[in-house]
Amino acid sequence: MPAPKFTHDGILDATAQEVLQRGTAVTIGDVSRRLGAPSGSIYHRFPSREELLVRLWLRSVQRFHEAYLAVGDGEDPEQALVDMALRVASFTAQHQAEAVSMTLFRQSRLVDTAPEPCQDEVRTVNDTLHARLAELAQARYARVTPRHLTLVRVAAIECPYGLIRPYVWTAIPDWMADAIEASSRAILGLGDTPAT
Amino acid sequence: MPAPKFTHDGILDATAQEVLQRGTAVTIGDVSRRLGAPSGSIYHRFPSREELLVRLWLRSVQRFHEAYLAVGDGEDPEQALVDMALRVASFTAQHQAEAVSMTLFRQSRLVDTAPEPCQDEVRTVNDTLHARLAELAQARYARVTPRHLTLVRVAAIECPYGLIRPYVWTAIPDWMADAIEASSRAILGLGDTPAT
DNA sequence: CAGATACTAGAGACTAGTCTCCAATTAGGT
DNA sequence: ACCTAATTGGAGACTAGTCTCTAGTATCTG
Repeated sequence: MPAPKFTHDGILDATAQEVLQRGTAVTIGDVSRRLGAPSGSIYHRFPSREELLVRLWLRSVQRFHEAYLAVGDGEDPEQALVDMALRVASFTAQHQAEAVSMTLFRQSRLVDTAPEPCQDEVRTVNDTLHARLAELAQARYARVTPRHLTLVRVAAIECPYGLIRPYVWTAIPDWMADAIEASSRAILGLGDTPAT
Repeated sequence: MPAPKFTHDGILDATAQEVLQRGTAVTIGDVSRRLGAPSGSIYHRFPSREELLVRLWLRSVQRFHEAYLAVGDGEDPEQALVDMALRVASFTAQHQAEAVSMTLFRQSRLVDTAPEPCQDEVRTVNDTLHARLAELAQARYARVTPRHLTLVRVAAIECPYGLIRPYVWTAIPDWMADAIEASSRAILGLGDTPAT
């Protein structure tokens, strides 16, 4: 077996760079040109364009989770959740290509439409993250209802992600950390009073 | 001149419905099928697929602004800003097709890439909204710096939009109003203390 | 060195979609 | 009634892109 010249990861890297520029409209031609490889070499590793893009999305999400879950434990759970929310911004600032690749799809849609070989991975990709958030919810609140779980998810992921999203393609502004911290704490605070 | 059978707005309506299902991948074929018209009739009104989609985006944004700017005046400026933020959610709940159409593009990208005849409109589409937010910033803060203007924009638009975005395709959950109000107030509060 | 296997290479078949073109149609204005 | 101009209708030219196929190449194993 000869040494692979164009690896799985190498192709994904090139795809990520092109996605940075052309967004969802990337073509196999774009990727192969950047890679200096004929299109056949890409199809040797990935059965279809669709699967290539979904794999890139999965890898980006997983890399993000790695950074995200590496937040210090032991301290105040609220602080841990805020630190996680802040990671959304710092990860994006440091890994623009990954961050942009994450905007390629939404999980909820992919669950139905992803190519069969990716389906399992797509379905379970958020599981450990949600488990970790459930732990922190336990630590933060006296009693944990489904509403509390939702609030934690919104405060630690959805809201910061929504805030940085428009800046993924450019640069994260300096007020971002303040805005994330303030909004996350405010949303977590909603769990201390009963639902309206 | 015979009465038009397929009007500008009628074609945009059909396009919006298709966008709801197929997203950015809508084809002229999809639209013409829904409309019961041959593709030629669409090209009679819109020079290209690109311009059709940009016009839909513009119309959706403008309709949103109409609802958004109709928030009551006179009261507490902070309350007015929070009410505006809440409109983001209620507009989305009531006008899903428009809301999804707004996700088709980001203004910052369109400014460069929109077809020439749309460029002016794309560039200025947010102007009156930003003017209104500047007014409210004046009323809310003692001294208004660029940072204050940004915070107001984030609190009243960007953050609520980021929060609702993942739910545009499904339904707005019931905790959304609480989350929007809490986060908006928290972000506005940042303007009362000097920057970190 | 021979054979086996993974990989590269690239031409082009095939497809889906955009857009053009022009003949036919319809509704005023005179 | 006739002329004019906007509009419809739809066939198909054209294009960009995905994907297939096969021949060739490199590396490892015995």
